[in-house]
Amino acid sequence: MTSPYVGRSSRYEVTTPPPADGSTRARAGRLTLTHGVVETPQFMPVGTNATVKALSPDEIKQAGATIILSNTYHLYLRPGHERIARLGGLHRFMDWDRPILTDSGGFQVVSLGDLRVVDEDGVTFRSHLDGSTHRFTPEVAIGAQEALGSDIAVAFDQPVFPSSPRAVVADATERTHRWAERSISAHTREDQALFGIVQGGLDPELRTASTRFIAALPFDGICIGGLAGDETPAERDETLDIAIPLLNDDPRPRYLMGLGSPADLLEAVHRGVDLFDSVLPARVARNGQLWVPGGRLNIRNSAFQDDPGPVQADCPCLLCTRFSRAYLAHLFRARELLAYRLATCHNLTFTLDFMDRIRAAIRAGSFSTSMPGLRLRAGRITGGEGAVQSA
RNA sequence: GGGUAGGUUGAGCAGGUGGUGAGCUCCGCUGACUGUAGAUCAGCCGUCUUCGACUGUGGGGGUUCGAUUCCCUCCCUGCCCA
Repeated sequence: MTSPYVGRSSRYEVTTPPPADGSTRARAGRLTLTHGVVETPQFMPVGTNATVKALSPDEIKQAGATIILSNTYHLYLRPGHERIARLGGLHRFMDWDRPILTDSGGFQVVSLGDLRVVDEDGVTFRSHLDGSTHRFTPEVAIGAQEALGSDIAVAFDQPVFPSSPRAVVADATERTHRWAERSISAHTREDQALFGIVQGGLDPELRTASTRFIAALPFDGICIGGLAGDETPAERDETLDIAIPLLNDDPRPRYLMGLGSPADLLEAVHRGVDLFDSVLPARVARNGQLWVPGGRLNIRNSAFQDDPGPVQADCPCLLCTRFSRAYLAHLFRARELLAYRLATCHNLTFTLDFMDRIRAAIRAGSFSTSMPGLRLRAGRITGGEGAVQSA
């Protein structure tokens, strides 16, 4: 179908195109970056502070990760992107020798709420750490990412909540376009790919215009931003169905920023997305929610205190191969640090294994959204015999 | 045995010197979390018919229109002295 995309420092090849019958836009591919190869569709665990919380690099690999995401804003503030550069770059600093994508800090424009002011040139932030004032522009964000030395840098953008008024979305989207052009101009590092970000909220016209605008620029990949916010799953699906067909003849990878639940991943792969990242599996793990086939369980529920079985019998992770539900329930109650590590190991193993199975199904021509049947909203494991209770 | 300080909802406390004690922190129960200001946050946490009502300040008795408060008595706990 399409010939491979070959950029200065990255290459993307769709190895299994979507079927000709149009039943799905799901596709499998291979993204080659400076530090390695990433099979797609793929999920990137999030390591904001140059660490996937609670895990060592070996454990991140053990979970199956081939690429992780880190964050420019956080590392710029602490320990400082220049310090990391002096110490040999982000890969060496955190001892992760596989690909890294750095988010530009654009997301913090929304997540930091009232700690920032946006103007045409950039964003003035108050540090969430000490209240000090900092200035982020496309040039600063790109420069910091070049200092970090990630495999993929991302353009500086201005996301807004999907529910924002149209005028707000339009304003932020148009500014994101201008910042995209400035991000390209500022980017010089030849061993680093640069992805652009589509905005446009839920508005069909704005989303269409943004997709066309960003796709027309010489980025190495297309991020779909401004989702995974307060939109409904249906609104998200409709938005993807508007944006992605516009990229049908585009050879570059498509990355939906911020999505993480298995059901969400499945729907988005079906709609043609190649890359994902999300804090969700790791965060909910730290809060006691374990993902298993058919649903999820809250290990803090009292029923698990007497449950001798593993969280998931056929899971190869550190938690499931060696410890019981009862033990993990105890660790959470005691607030022992091992609880967070074991739970994170499991949820990332589960998520990455889920992506493995999605890729295998695509390659085998058997992909469908009902395939593995992992709809976290549909079932809740309540303990004891591991019975699934329908919600 | 004498003295003294106490006894408040699982635990620990606050308060209350005659007229609303269900207030706090733990513990416990449940839920949320999607480009990480998050090992966090929210709700519940005496009973019930739960937008409210009722009960509850160690037990019993007394004074009073009214007692957690004042009086009597008993029980229990800590400390000091024998």
